[in-house]
Amino acid sequence: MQKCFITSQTDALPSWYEAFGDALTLSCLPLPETLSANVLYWLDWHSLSDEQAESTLALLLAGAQKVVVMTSHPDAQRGMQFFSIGVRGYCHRFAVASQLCEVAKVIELGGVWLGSEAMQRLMQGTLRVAAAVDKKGDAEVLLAQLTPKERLVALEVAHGASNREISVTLSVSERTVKAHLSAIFDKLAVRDRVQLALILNNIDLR
Amino acid sequence: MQKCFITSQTDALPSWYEAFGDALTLSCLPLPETLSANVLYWLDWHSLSDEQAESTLALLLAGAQKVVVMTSHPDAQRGMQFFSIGVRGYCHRFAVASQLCEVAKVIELGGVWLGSEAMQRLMQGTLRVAAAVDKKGDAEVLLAQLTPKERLVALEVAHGASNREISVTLSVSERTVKAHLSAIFDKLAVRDRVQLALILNNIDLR
DNA sequence: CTTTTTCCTGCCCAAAAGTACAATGTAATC
DNA sequence: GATTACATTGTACTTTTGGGCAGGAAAAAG
Repeated sequence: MQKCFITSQTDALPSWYEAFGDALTLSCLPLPETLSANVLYWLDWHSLSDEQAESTLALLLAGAQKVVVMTSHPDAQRGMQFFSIGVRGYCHRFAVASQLCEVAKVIELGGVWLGSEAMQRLMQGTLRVAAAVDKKGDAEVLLAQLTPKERLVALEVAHGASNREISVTLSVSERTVKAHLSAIFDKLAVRDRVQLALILNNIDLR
Repeated sequence: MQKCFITSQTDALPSWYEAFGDALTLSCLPLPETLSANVLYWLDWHSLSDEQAESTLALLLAGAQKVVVMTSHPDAQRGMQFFSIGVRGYCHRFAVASQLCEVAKVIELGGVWLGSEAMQRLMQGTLRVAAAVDKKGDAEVLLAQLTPKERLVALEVAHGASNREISVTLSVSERTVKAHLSAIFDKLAVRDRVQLALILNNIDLR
C-alpha cells in the first residue's frame, strides 16, 4: 500500500521519511481531483490551518480513503472524534519510524491504530459510561420503593414540574400532589423537591 | 510469536487450525503453572463454563500474557470490559483463517484488535461520553454567564442546598442569597431553583 | 367480609421561596 | 470624577411548598 504524506512544511518529519522514504508528499493543497485507491494518507494536522486540515480530512474520508492523523499534541477526546468519522489511526507527529511502520501495517491489515494512551482513555470513557448505566439502575431502585402514582409524581418533579403543573397533567388536585410528595420525601429520605429531583437524576447531594 | 488455543472441545474451530495449524492447543484446564512469555493465547470462551473462562482469563492476564477472546456472540459491552482489563483482541469464533492471521499480526505489532462492529459500538459509547462532556460544557457556558458570587450560589443549589444553608456557607444574609438567585433565574431563564439545579446538571426540563 | 393499602380531597397553617422597591458600599472602567 | 457592574441588605409582599388533621372511596390482601 502506497503512503502519502500531507503537510505544508517541506522539511517536516524526518522519521516519517525514514519509515516511508519512497512515498510521495503532498505539500500543496487542495488535493488533486482524483484520489487513487489503496493509498494510506498521513495528515500532518498542525502544519495546516484547522480549516484546511478539516476540509482535507473530509475530502479524503468522503473518498473512502484510509487516513492517519498526526498531531503534535495527541488529545484522546479529539482522537475519538477522528475515529468516529472513519480515521484509521491517530498518532504523534514525532513518533519514531519503527512505530510508524507498525501503524501502517496494522491499518493495512484492516485494523485501527490506537496508541496506548488513547486506548486507556477510551477505556476510561467506556467505564464512565458503564458507571452511568449503573447509576441509572440506582434511580430505578429508588422508584421501585414508590407506589405507581407516587412514581408518576416523582418523575414529573425529576423534570422540574411544579405542583400545579403536575396536578394538571395527572388530573388530580394540587393537594393530592402534595400528599404524594410528602410520602415520597419520607420513603426516599429527602428534604424537598430539589433533592428529590437530584437523586432521581443520580446527582449527589451536598 | 507462538499461538496457543484454549478450548474444551477437541474438534473446535477448523479455521483457527487453518490459520495456526502448527500451534498448540490446551484442552485440559487448569493452565500449567509456568506460562511462557511471547505467546498469544486464544480463549474459546463459550466452550468453557463462565467460571472457568473467567478464572483462566484472570490467570493469563495476571501473567501479563497477550490474550484474544473468541466468542460465538460478540457483544460490544462485554468486549469493552475485556479490553479494559487488558485483553488484546475480541473476535468471533468463526472468523475466517485469514482474518485470524490479521488479528495476530496486529497484536504482535503491539496494537489492539477491534472488530468493525466493536469499533462502531465503541464509538457510540465514546460519542455518548463526548455528548455528556459537551453537556457539561453547556453547564460551564451557563455558569459563565454568572458573576462569581452568583456562580457560588448556583453551584450550591445544583447540589440541593436551601437558601439558609447557602447563606451560612457563604456567610451572607438569606436576603442576599435570594437576590443572587433572582438574578440567576433571569439570566438562565429558569423559573425556580429546581429547574436551575436540573439544567446545571445537564438534565432536560419538561 | 374485614383489614390494609393506595388514592383522593378539603381547610388551615407555617415555612420557604421568590419578587418589588429601595438603599449602601466597593471596585473597576472610562 | 463619573459611570458601571457587582455585592450586600432591609422591609414588605405574594406565591409556592410542605405538612397536620380529617374525611372519603376504591382496590387489594387477608
